[in-house]
Amino acid sequence: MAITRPRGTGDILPGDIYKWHYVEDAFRKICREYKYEEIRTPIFEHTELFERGVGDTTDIVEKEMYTFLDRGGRSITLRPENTAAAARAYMESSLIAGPQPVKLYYIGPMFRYDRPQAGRFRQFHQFGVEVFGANDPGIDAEVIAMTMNFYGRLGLKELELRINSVGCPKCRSVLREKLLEFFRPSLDQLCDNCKGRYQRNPLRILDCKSARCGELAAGAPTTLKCLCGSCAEHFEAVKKYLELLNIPYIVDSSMVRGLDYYTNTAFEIMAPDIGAQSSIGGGGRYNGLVEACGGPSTPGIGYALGIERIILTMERQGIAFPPPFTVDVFVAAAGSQAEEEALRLLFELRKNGISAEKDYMKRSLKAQMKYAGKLNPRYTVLLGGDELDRGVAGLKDMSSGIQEEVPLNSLVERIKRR
RNA sequence: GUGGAUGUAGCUCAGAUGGUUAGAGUACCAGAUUGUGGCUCUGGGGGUCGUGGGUUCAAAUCCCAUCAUCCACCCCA
Repeated sequence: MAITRPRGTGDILPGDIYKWHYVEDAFRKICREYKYEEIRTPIFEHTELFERGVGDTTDIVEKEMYTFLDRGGRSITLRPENTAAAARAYMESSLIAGPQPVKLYYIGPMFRYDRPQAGRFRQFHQFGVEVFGANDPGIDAEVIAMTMNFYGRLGLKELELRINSVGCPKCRSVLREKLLEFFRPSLDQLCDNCKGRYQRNPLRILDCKSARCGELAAGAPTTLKCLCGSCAEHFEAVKKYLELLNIPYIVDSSMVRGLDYYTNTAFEIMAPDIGAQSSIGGGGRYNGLVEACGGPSTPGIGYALGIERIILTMERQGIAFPPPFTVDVFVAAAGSQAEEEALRLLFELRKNGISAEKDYMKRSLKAQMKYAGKLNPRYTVLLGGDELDRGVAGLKDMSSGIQEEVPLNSLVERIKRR
């Protein structure tokens, strides 16, 4: 084997692709029902888009981007997520001038230079939606409800929905002051990572996974306690709508989005038993994003779901996928005259919308039957010299094994009827 | 970026203490009387033992490096 696939990538082979088609179809369907329209943005963008739209203090931008110079000397980056690109397209196109809100969805590959592990890859795939132009808490509830509804349709169980509100920049400057004050006495006891966070972004100390920082953060002021009047009202409305829609949630005030343009609602969905990378989806409101990317102040909210993790969770939970497609008819032929008739019949079947296959390996009739058994068609048509002379063919039902003679000129109709 | 485990046929794995042409199951292909699948039986093809060095009379087996996979940390989907 000369060349292998790059690290952290994977081939989705024919034996697995039906699972992807199934979840992709389910996602497209729910998007239609919620009136979201598909957008396809480039796989690569100017690096600057992500530096501004994702945030240059995030791990994604600091150490996980696939960035390179193209032949024209431009800095290009393989998209690590799709929200910034959607915002870019929204501004760059006429969408921003049309009726609001603009509700978009996407499906596609994302790239992050991470170390692979269970449920984490360098090229991975996401479903996502983005809503631009509406700040109504009803939209927050809608996108959350939509993800939970989608998971529910796939049959996923024991999921945990966590929500939080990070408020607006005003709320956060209040919180920032309180946090600096709170951690000042224990500053030298924080992990090295958090010492840096103390200066740059004290909010992120709250979701540090180190045990010591967790202890020190106990009783720290949370975003929820610092919400201004309108942000508190917004969060209450979102929770009320979720209750109205019978969607259970838990408020997790340690879940923070550290950047200025993330505002108000943040949420994440966790699945048990798929390893350490248990988040199968997450999202939130980003009222400052469009402006950060150079556009007018525009509210927005969205989420992204990991397709690999969804499929992994379904497999771990023993959820059955609809069986993969199998061919309707196999055409077997014995002898060279029959071979010609087989080819003619094969294309006639296909022309009539019946999926059909024949042997191309010069197999014996017996071997053709074995091969047919593997393709698992509903019927096998058998063509031989004797039958051809009489203008008939054998039609064998492969599950019952029952075979009957059918006139060649009525074969297609006969198969269509069943 | 850090740490641990692993790397032998397409796949799942055997191959104590280094010793002749490297094995099994499965998959693939072909046979088991005249033109017919799923079961069974027989036979066959297929491996530079991840790669590169080193130790040795001799290495899949020991040592080093490297690459890759898996798992975890960081972080995220």
